Amino acid sequence: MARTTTPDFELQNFLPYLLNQAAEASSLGFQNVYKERYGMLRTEWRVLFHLGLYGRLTATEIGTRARMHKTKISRAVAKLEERRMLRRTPDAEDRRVEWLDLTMQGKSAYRDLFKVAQSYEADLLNGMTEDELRCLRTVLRRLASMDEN
Amino acid sequence: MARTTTPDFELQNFLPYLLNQAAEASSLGFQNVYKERYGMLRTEWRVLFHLGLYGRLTATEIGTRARMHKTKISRAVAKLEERRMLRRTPDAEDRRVEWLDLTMQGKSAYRDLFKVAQSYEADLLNGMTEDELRCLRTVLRRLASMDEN
DNA sequence: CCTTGTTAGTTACATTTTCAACTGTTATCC
DNA sequence: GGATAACAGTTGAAAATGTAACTAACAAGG
Repeated sequence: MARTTTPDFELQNFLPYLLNQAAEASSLGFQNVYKERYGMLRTEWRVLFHLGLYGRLTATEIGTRARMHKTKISRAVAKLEERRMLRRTPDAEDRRVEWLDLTMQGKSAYRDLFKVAQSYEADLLNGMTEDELRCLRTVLRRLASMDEN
Repeated sequence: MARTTTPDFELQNFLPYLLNQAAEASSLGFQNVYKERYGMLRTEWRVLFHLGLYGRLTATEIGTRARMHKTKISRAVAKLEERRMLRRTPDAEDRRVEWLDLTMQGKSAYRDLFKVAQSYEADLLNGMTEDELRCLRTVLRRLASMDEN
């Protein structure tokens, strides 16, 4: 089985590839929960969590924080509103702007998923040393914020 | 801005979320190259690299190695064949099986992108210590192979 | 052989995502 | 004030993905 180039390069070592594999694998379990329990997509879960964690926000603010395109936000917000999980309030000053926040139902879903997220993450972290975790977070954050310029 | 729950939880610390952000950010630059230079998608790039690195393979083998669904492979292979980058050869023993390998054009695209991948990765790694890199790879590989069971 | 089950790969359809154009509103600058 | 640009958010069409059903070929047990 002839190799075409340098035999010491492994796809599994190529960082973007490896990161994607790890990200996908580590999202899967949590995805199953919000999907099966609330019929949510990744986008919807993210909007829900942003509102749950940081309180009332506008669509644009969520987009900036989550690095999500505005059309994704728009559709996620529409879905969550449909399911009575969030409420929109027009801004008094600027009529282009809408403030978003969670309804009771939204908060309840958020709290439920929040617990799931924590215990799910605990499982992921299980078997990782303190050092590994600190190192991982530092490096990942640096990578994640590379395009901020 | 009232927080709904425990204020010390940050979405940026939630591992699946952080991993996805890092994976996306770190794929972007390379994606631009294979997209603009060869009109490829992620799936196509992956198939190309598997064949470039590991030689002739069947679609199923690529699927197993890359953890890609067979429909993705099927479509990526069709696209690459269309662009004369790969060749299919029916297996002599088992007529369900097709062997895939790169044409001259495929190899040339692969070699080009391989160089891009290496220098791109070098940029990503730049500013990372040896320890950080080793730690990162170890942990990511562990996470990536969680669902192997 | 011949039924039943499994495997390799493709196709069809529904769901998501992306991209560009759109509406309505505010800001700028002459 | 009135043109023009910029911004918040939505919509529609095209591309990509996921899921299930499909074709064709092999395998195993009777």
